Amino acid sequence: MPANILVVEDEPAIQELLALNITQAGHNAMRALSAEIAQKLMRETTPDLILLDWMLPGISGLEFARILKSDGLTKSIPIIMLTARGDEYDKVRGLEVGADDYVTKPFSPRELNARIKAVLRRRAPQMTDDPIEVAGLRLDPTTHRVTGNQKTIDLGPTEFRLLHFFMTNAERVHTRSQLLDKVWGDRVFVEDRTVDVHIRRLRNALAISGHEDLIQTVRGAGYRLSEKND
Amino acid sequence: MPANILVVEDEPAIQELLALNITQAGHNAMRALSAEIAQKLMRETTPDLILLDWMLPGISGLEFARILKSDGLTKSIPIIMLTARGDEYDKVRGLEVGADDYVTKPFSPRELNARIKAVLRRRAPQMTDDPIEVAGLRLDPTTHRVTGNQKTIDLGPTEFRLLHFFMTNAERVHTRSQLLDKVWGDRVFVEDRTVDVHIRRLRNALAISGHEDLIQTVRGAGYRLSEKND
DNA sequence: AATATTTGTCACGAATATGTCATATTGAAG
DNA sequence: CTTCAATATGACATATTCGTGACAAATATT
Repeated sequence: MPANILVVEDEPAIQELLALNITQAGHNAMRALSAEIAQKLMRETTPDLILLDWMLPGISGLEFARILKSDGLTKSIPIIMLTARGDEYDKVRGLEVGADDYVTKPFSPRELNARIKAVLRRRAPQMTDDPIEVAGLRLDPTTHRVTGNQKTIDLGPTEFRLLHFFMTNAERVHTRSQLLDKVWGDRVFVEDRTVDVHIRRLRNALAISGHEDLIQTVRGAGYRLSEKND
Repeated sequence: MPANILVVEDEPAIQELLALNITQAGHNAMRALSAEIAQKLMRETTPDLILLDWMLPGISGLEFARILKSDGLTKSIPIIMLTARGDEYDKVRGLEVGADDYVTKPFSPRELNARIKAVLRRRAPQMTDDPIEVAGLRLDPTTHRVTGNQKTIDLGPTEFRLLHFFMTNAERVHTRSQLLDKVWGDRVFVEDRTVDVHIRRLRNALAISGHEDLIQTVRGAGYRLSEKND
């Protein structure tokens, strides 16, 4: 089960390394160079796990962890701290503010992946896999099935991911490039307008269950999934 | 991220020194020799931070801070007080009226910059795009929706940005060229008069929720969003 | 290998937004 | 009450954004 993992690391080389590991393990990597950037990203998508460097420009890793853990919306997101080797003091303080685990730099990919897996498994029951229901639509991530009004809706892989994303981020407007990032992933060699085409395909598919105006276009901004059709 | 910092200091030499520090730190310095002048400047641009001298001719620094903190429009602007060395009494009273930090004169550039940075960082999380509510109007940047009196208000992209700007800078008069700068951005190839037209379009749209006189014209100056219709 | 499905791009018309002008209206000074 | 500049408003040509069908390349399925 692929998870969204947010990497907060200011050193580009290390960030790249971390992201590489994550994607190779079958997950999706979101990157931030600072806590501030991370906060911005999290407004769009809630990650399933955060890899947080101890040393950061601006808000430090420790501060950021404390901020996240004191906010009801984010406190359940597990955090893995990245600390310098052997700094036992940091380790303790990191765990104190609520980090779920820590990894010392330099780290081995094997170790890192093991810990990611462990943390995700620990919280797995509550996480994904739960069917989502929005506006009379039901999407089951495990069976890869979508139903609406007793009708089964057939979707291609891309349309499925697109709808999945819309349903987990309902009511919010997403620009085309945001959608490309979140739904298509790293393959940024795709034109913005391609999104339009897939939106149409998704709309067509949703039409058979009567969900005509579920995906709305916001001119000059992007698209939105919403029940209210005004 | 460059910030607008307002320096309120009556001693020219010190003011110059402060401004120099600020610009060298990559920020933009606005200067005022008194609280009165500062108020005038703030009618045009809202600073991100105010450096406020304790001793001022006319309205004192203490009074000015209290005024700023008791006004809904300005109370969220952080203030750093400049006090004479060792005047612990002033320090306490300064923080009492809502100053976010203080620096004792004579100060080291290093210390000053550190405190500026700290205060700006602390305030960063508040730069969110939460829904804004003004005068019974509600604008949500994430869902791109505007409502007033239970009615949904439909806006074109430009009108949306325009209203967004007005709502985040309510009660203030904006000249046409200021609006072109802030709302239109770089595209300066647009006539001043064009603003009039968009103002009208915005007014039309707001009419359906009964907000007739929300956008007021100030002859010879510009436009203003204000609840009071006088 | 043959066939079906999915995917990205394009072209073109439709829908909508934008900027400018000409003209009407307003407001303030004299 | 005039006069004049500033602003409001309607109309319109232009520009931009979207929706849609077609199509060929890439992938998966048989």
